[in-house]
Formats: sequence, structure tokens, C-alpha cells
Amino acid sequence: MSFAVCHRPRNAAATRSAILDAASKRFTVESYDQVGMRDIAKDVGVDPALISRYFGSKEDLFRAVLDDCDGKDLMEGDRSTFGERMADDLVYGPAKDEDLAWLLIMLKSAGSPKAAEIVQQLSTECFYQPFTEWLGGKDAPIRARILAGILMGVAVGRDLSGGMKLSAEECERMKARLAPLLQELVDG
Amino acid sequence: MSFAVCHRPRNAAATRSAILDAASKRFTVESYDQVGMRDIAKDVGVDPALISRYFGSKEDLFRAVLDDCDGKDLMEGDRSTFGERMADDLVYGPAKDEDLAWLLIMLKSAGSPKAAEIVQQLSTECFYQPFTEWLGGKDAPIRARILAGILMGVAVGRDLSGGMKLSAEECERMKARLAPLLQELVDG
DNA sequence: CGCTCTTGTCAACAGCCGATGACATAGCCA
DNA sequence: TGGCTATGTCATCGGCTGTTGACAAGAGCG
Repeated sequence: MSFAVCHRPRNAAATRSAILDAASKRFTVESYDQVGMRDIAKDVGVDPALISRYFGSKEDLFRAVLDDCDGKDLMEGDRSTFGERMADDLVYGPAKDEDLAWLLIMLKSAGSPKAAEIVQQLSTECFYQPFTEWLGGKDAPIRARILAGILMGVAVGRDLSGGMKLSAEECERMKARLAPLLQELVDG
Repeated sequence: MSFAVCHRPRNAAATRSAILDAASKRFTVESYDQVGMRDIAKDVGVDPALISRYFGSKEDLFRAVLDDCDGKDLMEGDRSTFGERMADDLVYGPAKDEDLAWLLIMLKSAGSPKAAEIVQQLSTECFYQPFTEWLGGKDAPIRARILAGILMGVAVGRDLSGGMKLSAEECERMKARLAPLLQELVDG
């Protein structure tokens, strides 16, 4: 009996990108420590050693992931519906959590000192600064921090309780409370 | 040359409590995965094996810590100054982080599946339920979740950036924005 | 074909962790 | 004093992780 394994065509750039993609997905869902090289490798269908070869170390891979996602997803929609959209993502997510990629990675990696240091180095330039500029107006840096905090915090609460555990009506009420709260911070 | 090491008197209850205390402090500052039995043992001045003996496993120790802190600290002050107090703790902490012990432990442990499961089991009974009752009024469960989320989220943001990195004046402005936001959620 | 560089795999290492069972010692009681 | 139990220590195991160097297989080219 023989199994024909489906090999991807040999292409360094493609597999590199596939690794980056798989790693990104893992890091948004699990903590830095929890994500193993072997997990990512299995996702891509590749030997773990290859990742080390391409990216050097786990830390470097993490850095590459952070460099890769620009964090602009949060700010691409209409300003006037920001609160509504985010409240929806938070309550009914993690369906469209791509918007929150940066925030979720920051969040999940807060536990590990190594990851936290990397995030600390990159978050300002890659996230807070553009987000602050997008916000604009009075106290923009402060509003940015509070907004990011709320989004992360509610996401934590959701994950910890295993999916928000609220009735359909309660979900709507939660959305109804969150949306204006967020929108007010966007508007200044 | 001989060093006279100061041994604590042999007392099971006292050392058990000392271990619990040290573990609690560790778990509020570092993530579940990051805290090692050897660290806690070193804090207390005890062999790591003793912890396993007293508490069974690391998971059981974590459970014991969670059972130990009742989470009532958040609710013991004056309701009308809740927003002010919490905003102060968040911006100028972690000086008085005892108030936030439950929240910080929940937060720090979100990364580890094992810890998250334990938190999930205990958080409702030991934290959310009393907090919700303390809040009272309309949509209390939802307001409790949002409040807990905001407190955790802003704390994450602070830790990640390494201590809020704001000027004295900006800190005051942040407090000024956070306090009413929190208070409004308390008042309903 | 034969050569060579790239792309990927395999086995193994060193380090850390939590947990275990055998051993040592302090303190109490007869 | 002699002994016994509670209390604490030590050495060690098995498992997991990131990383490394040696090896195998594919692809372009003369």
C-alpha cells in the first residue's frame, strides 16, 4: 500500500509566504508561548526546520508577522460606523477578526516577555501612530490607547468565558451599549 | 566559612499560606505559563517539590489561588467614586493593583488553555456574579462584562507599552476621560 | 548524462518544565 | 533519652520546545 502525498511545487517565496500566513493566524488565536514551530509547520505541511531556516528564530518569525500586517484594517471603513462595526465584531466575532489582527496579536502575546518586548518595539510605529493620526482631534493619543484597550479587553473577556455566553437579546443590548461608547471615542 | 541560613519554623499551615501568597503575586504579574514552580519556591525559600506535595499540581495551585482571593476588593469602596479610583489605578498603577487582582489574573492567564479553562470555571461564581449583583440595575450582566473588559484592556495596553509612556499632563487627561466613562457604566 | 545550486527532510541535541519517590531532619511525646 | 511523625530536601525522570548540522531530492543547464 502506498500513499501519494500531494507536494506543493518547490517555490521558496510561496512557502515562505505560506509560513508567514499560517503563523499570523496562529498568533492571533493563541499566545506566543502556546504557538509551537511544529504547529505552524504542520499547518503548512512542512518540516519545522525549514521555518528556522527561513526566519532564523521564533522571535524573528514573530517580528516578520508583525511587520507583515500593516494594521490599517481597523481604519479602512467609514468613520461614522466605526463603533457599530467594532461592536459587532466583538460581540459576534471571531468571524471577521481580521480587522482586529494587530490588537489580537498584541493581546495574546502580552504574557510572554520576549513577545511583549517585540510588540513594544513595533506597536507604536506600526499601530498606535497610524491609528492616532487616523483618529485626529483632541487628545488623539489618549483616545487611541483607550479605544485599543477596550477592544482588547472585551475580546479577552469573550475568549475567557468561551464565547460571550449571552442570549441573542443580550448580545444586541451589549452591542447597543458598546457601539456609542466606541463611537464617542472616535468622534472625540 | 559558614553561612547561617534563617529557617522559618516548621509550620505546615504557615508555609502553605506563604506559598499561596507568593503564587498569587506571581500570577497577577506574569502569565500562567511564565510562572514556574521553581520561581514560587524560590520566593518562599522552599523546595519546589513541597509545592507539588501541598497542592498536587500547578493547575490545582492556580485553582487554590483563585479560590483564595474573593474578588470583593473591587466593590468595597464608595460607588460614587468607582470611576475615579479605577482610572487612577489604571493610569498610575501598578501601585495598588490588589484591587484588580482577579482581573489581572484573568488577564494574564488568558493565553494558556489550561489556565483559561480554570478561570472559565471559577470566574462566573467568584467574580462576575458578585460584581453583577453589586452593580445592579438595568443590563447589569452586560455592564459587568464591559467594565471588566475595559479595566483588563487598558491594563494590557499599559503593560505592553511598558508603563503608559505618557507625560504627567497626558496621564491626567487620560484619567479625566476614563473616570466618567467607567462611572457611567457603574451608574447604569 | 553529469554537475550544481536550491529546496526540503531527518535525527538529534541542549535546555527547561512539572512531577515523583526516596531520603533527611526537626520537633513533639512517652 | 529514644523513637515517631510531620515537614522539608534532593536527585531524577519523562516530555516538550527551539534550534542545528548532516543528508536527500528536485530543477535548471552544459
